[in-house]
Amino acid sequence: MKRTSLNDIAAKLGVSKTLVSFVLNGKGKEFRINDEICKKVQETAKEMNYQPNRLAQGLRTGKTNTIGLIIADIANPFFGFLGREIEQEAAKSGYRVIFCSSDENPEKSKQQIAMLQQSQVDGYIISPPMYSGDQVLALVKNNIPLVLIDRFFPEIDSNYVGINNFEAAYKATSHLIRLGRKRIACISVNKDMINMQERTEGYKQALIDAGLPVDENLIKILTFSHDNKELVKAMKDLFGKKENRKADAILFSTSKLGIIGIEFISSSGLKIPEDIAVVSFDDPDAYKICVSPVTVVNQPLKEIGKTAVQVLLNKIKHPEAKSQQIILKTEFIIRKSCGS
Amino acid sequence: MKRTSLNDIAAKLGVSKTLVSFVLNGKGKEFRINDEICKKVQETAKEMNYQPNRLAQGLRTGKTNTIGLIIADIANPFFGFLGREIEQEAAKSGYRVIFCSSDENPEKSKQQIAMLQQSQVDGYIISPPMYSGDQVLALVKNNIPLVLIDRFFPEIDSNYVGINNFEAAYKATSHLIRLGRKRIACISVNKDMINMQERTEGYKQALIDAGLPVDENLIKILTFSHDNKELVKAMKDLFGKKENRKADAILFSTSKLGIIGIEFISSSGLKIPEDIAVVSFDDPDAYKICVSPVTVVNQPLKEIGKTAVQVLLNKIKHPEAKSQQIILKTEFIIRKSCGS
DNA sequence: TATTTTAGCTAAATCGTTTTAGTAACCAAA
DNA sequence: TTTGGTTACTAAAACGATTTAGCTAAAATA
Repeated sequence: MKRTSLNDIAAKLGVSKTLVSFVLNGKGKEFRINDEICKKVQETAKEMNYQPNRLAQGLRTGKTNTIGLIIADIANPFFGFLGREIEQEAAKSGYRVIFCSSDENPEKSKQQIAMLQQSQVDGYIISPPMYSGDQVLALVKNNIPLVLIDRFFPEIDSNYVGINNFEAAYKATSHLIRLGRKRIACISVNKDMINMQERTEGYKQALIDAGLPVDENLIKILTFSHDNKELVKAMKDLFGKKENRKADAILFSTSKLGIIGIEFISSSGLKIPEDIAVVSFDDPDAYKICVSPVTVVNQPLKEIGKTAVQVLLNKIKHPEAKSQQIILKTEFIIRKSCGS
Repeated sequence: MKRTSLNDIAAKLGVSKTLVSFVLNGKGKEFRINDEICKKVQETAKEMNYQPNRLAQGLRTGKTNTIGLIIADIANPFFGFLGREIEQEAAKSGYRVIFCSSDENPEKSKQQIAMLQQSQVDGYIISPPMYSGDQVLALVKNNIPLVLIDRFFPEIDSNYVGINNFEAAYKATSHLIRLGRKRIACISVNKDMINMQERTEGYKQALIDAGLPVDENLIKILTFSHDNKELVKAMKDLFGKKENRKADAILFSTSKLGIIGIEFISSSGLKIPEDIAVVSFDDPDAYKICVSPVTVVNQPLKEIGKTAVQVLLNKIKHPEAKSQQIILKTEFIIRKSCGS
């Protein structure tokens, strides 16, 4: 039941735990421990199935080899993929990951940060909810290793790994314009979140540059929620009236919106792309097999996750490293949802 | 930079750290600490933003309030949902969760269990890969709190939360039979995994009970993999030859298979349900918006996650508790993919 | 022979908690 | 005056590792 400790090994061999510690940390040579004793210690450790107590190690050394991850929702495949990459990349360097879903709720993320602090994590990867800038700032001020992903706070100088949201939205919207769509709607969420704002701005700029009017009635910025009421209402407003449809195309800022939006479109008997052309951010499975496979802006999730971990571990190793903002390339995948 | 410790508070107030510990653990009354001092301690703790060091606590008490979760792949929404529920339910009781994706690889899960042991987690929730029975057995033998989900080992007496796979597959297959399908294929994975075996058995029994032949050519049991080659090959074999299709219906044992399978079906110009009727386990978003929304066996993921945590925490509290096998109800959702 | 060096090891402090076993001061009862 | 019981607190050990400082005996050097 009780695990074997350094002391147990030491007692069994009649040596000091200091020696055992040296050997098991590969410092046998450095502290000129007798080769035979080294061997014996290692054998005995294996025999007794010694597993170092990371709590004790962490307490003594001040390092836990653990990183805290705060994302909006691990059930959302977007974050699931990110989480997976992060876990994998971290494991390569011997780091554990504690996952927290903040639900885009700053109160929750605050608690989670506190919890992670108590767990003495070595660093954080955070996809920060709206209005959690103060929390991030507090970490940054204390020079606590931290990388933001997916969003950031323009007024805070922190590490960040993400994409160029403006450009991606601009490109997606231009694609719709090029195909002749005139009344392009945009559905987004979380109005005060920088990445979402950038997407909306990119959308608007594309319209402006093409000489099309920016119609605020076609822009729906929802609040974050796990239910769909608000989105359905917005869709009804845009596409509800048979002969007087407000829009002939739509840009979804997230796939969560897009999936439900497309479900609505299908169930109201509208055709994609004939009645409505669709472009969306992110590329979930659903988009590949739905009625008209969806044209998307795909984010390089693997690379984002991997890079975030690398930047974080670098900062952990070199606390004096200054912050990096890394913008990765998106991929625009053209499928059938816009016609041609 | 350095966090405030009990000692810092004690020093500031000129009392012992014992006293501070008592007060902050709510044992002020029990140890008859003066009310005023209690108040002062609490105020000072807040002022100095005291955060208990969970490593030290864990080291001393032998309890970390952390549970280890090992699943196949957090990027798979099936496990994402489970993970989310587990995290949430655990948080309610003040427990943290360390996530590990085993990739269905027993070598990985072995390492992960070791890592979690070193982290002194209080218990485990595991969706065990094939051939990892010995790992699970070792935990069970040591009476380490553990709950298996999604699959289990019939020869090991452990806690388990899941569904009746046989019954669910039987029902799904019967549905296809009732609708007049005669050549029903079954695509599954991981031949030595009990839950998958049960599904195949349920499928076969339904055929037998309906007087239909069990044709091994229609049963494809794949190996676990992140790429799709094997599945595409199986699909081609079943549906490739235009005028001599082997099957007129298909049961997918997992949604991962189903999504790719349906993608294949769509891209080969076959129609669901006219050419092929489809039923699948699990209910990802994709199934709701694809060409013919898919009829599915939906697992109660929320309840599975929640129950798993409850069983685990109960076992942590009561080490003498004997093992529970909890089978939850599935939901059969009829959509359009089978015709009518 | 006396001194220094080296090889090979250990004692003890430390990290931040919890918890056991006290202690000191005071008052009441015998 | 002694005993016993409260009240209000503290010292110190313990958890399991790491790490600094130092010790002894033998070998090498002066």
